[in-house]
Amino acid sequence: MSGYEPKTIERKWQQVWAEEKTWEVANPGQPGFDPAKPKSYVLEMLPYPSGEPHVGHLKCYAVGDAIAHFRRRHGFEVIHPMGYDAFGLPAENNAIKTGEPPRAATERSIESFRRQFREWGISIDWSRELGTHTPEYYRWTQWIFLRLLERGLAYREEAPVQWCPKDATVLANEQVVDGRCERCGTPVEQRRLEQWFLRITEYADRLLADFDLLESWPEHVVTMQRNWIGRSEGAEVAFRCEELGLDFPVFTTRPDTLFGATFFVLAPEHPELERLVAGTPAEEAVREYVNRVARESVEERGDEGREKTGVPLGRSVVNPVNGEEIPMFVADYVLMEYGTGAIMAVPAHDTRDYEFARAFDLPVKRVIEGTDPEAARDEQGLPYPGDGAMTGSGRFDGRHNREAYEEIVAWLRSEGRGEVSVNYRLRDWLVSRQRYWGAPIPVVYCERCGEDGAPAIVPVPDDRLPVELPEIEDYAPQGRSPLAAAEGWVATECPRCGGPARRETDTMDTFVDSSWYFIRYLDPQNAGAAWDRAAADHWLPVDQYIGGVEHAILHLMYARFFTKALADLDTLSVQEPFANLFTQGMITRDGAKMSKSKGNTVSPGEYVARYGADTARTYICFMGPPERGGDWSDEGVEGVNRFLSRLWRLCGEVESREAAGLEAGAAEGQARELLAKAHWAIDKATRDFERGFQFNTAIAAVMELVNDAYRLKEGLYADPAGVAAVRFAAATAASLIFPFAPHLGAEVWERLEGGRVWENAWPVADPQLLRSDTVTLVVQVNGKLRDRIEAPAGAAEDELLALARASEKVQGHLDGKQVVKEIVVPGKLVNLVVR
RNA sequence: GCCGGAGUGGCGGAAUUGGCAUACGCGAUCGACUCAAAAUCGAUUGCCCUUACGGGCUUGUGGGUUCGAGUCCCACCUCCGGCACCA
Repeated sequence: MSGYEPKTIERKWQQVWAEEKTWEVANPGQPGFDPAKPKSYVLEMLPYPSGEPHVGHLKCYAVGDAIAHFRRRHGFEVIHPMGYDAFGLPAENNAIKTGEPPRAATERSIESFRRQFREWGISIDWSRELGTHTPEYYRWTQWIFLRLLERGLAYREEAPVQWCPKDATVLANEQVVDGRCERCGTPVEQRRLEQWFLRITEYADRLLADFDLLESWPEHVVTMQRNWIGRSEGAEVAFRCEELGLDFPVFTTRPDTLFGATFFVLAPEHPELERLVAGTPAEEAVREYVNRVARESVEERGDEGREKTGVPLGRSVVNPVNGEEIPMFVADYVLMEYGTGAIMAVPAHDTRDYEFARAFDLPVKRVIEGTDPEAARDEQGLPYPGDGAMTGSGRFDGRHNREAYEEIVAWLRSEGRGEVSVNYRLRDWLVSRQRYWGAPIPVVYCERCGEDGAPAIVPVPDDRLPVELPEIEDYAPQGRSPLAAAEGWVATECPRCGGPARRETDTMDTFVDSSWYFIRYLDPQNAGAAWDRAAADHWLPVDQYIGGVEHAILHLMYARFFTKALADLDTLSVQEPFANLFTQGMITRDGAKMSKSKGNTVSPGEYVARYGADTARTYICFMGPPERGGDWSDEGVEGVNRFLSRLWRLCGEVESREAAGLEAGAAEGQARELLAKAHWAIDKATRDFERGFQFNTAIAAVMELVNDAYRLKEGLYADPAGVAAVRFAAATAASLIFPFAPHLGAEVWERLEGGRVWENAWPVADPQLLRSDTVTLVVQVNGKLRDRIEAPAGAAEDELLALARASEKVQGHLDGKQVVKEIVVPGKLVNLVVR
């Protein structure tokens, strides 16, 4: 047999899988559907097709494919689809640069991804392939949008939004990182614009509560989402400005510190600011301050460490708990977007208020006893954010603040000055984008249907979907969507009154497209509905989701929100889309993140061409635990290639030798030793799979098996029973490596056992062969290893002790000393404690 | 600052319930095969002392619990990721 030539065998099996449509599965009611088989939905996050796939894609799909294969061979009907998240900015920016239309570049990239997925041998049900940029898909994205609109979950509103000047579009909060555009790194600006939002905040509590419904998600992902949602319980309390007869509500998590409020601060964007200072001496200074803040970037303003600034308003409000008049200020450390845009300042117990009080020489009034040695800054131990006995708080003095908390809120309530309140850090999801390459938002604006001069928002009826994306010439954004230039497309007729109307020219954030794709896979060709309910009910939820941790918040939270909203629309029966989540770590090169500018990228195509897909996939799974990152090493790839070649050669040797007459139970000597190793490897690999996808150690176990076969084979080749043992070892190795190296696994299995390895159940270790007659007894003196003795497996404690004491090496350490204690762990260890 | 995660040979990493630290792979050294090289096969490979036998030390640092700690507890150091003026 010739040497290991991955090209040949990989092509052979890829052809088999394509021709026989091996990985296609049927929906309930379709021919070939087996209701007796349990289902398993294994899904990797769909790729964004830009250029060629990179090594992160290879890792994601190699990991997912291993899981899919493992489940199939445990009797599950595994659905394992693939698609493309094809709308998005890079294709459009490329179009602006090169003139190549986004559709053409995207299709070209999809072709490349599709070809490489086949070359990698990923077991995909290709009959379910989809692209989010096709009218057949985005028709239903638009359909879902309309359902959300009907429910009031989609709305259009003028609000301060984050604007990226480079990409010339608004961004969702989640897409702004450290005050910069997530995509291009440009500092974002704040603008007031009318935009489309999805009411994700309505689901904040359910998004939090339903973490309980998940089977297994990485703890840190749950934590990140929890922090992002940022639920805070507290109270809303009204402070009254008597001069103007205005109530100013504030949100506070610390109503127990109300007695310590010594001043009051409004955000620069607060709507009542104008009224408060109009015609007063403070007017000029306040206006100047507000203008200055408005010019600052989001990044500058967000800096926590900066000096506190602000301007007094010359007005005051009354503290409802003690009737004290406290002065009002405007300051940029108060944010309009959170709470009510106004705060009561308690400098004694809040660091930020304390800093402001220091800068403006305002009184600091302690109302909670105690000091925090870490945080305290002055001789009184203030500010103190912790708990303790109340003081300076009238009838609450002496009470513990946490105990009095409820009572204070109840009292405010009875006085009509306050109410229990909950606030979230989470904002509604801004989904409109002033860009071309996305799904059009399916509404039109009709003057005739409108009122008070404002045009009416008229949804496009379902039967006129999709609203197709028109072909245009110029993709460059000019502060409005490039679609606005497509006059023939924009001008339309109102579906309600038939009069002239204009189309919405914004498109949807691509995260909308990817918030429901995992449902469309279940019924991808359905032209009459987004999906068939029975198909969705059968396959959902996704049993195992795999992807990069960079989507911990964005995609994973949006998809959870969509699932809940769709369940509320009575189109789904699950509340959570992804029962189990696995996040893979990033592969680096030379210790650094791969990037074209650094020139340290790894092209999967190159390695596949050189070593074969099996080697590339197995190497990636062998690098280390897949949830952790790892540094790519060319030598490591060679090592894995060596291992696969060794298995290949072993197969060739054993195939050409006569094998017969092996009774597993009766095997002796080296034959038994090798069989035992094979069963050990089965047991080890199976447990590693089940224990959180520890592929690196599972592969190591198969390596050990092949190494042992090499060590023992010369002796075993002497008789047919021995050859049979080696043959069993090689076939077992092929079976176990199949999830990582499917082509080689299939080929070796076919040669040695005949038939298709994937049609065989995952092997089960024979407990007879996992057991051994003798064990290695570890003998310690004072906890230090002194000898290893072969002992009978079932030996009693005194027997083991006698063996241990009989050891010469041990006796050398007992000399002249007294044994004060003997510890025996049967089957494992003896420890003699001497003095 | 707050919330996560991680520190083990020259390197990637293993150690499943508190019980043989360093599996497996890389790299390195030596040997076999070869005219030679590559490939392959085999041996050695944590550090220190020792010709050897053997001994001592070792899982970021310092303490503790235990017959026994990489694993549990306390304090600290370093690195990575997330959030960050959210009242």
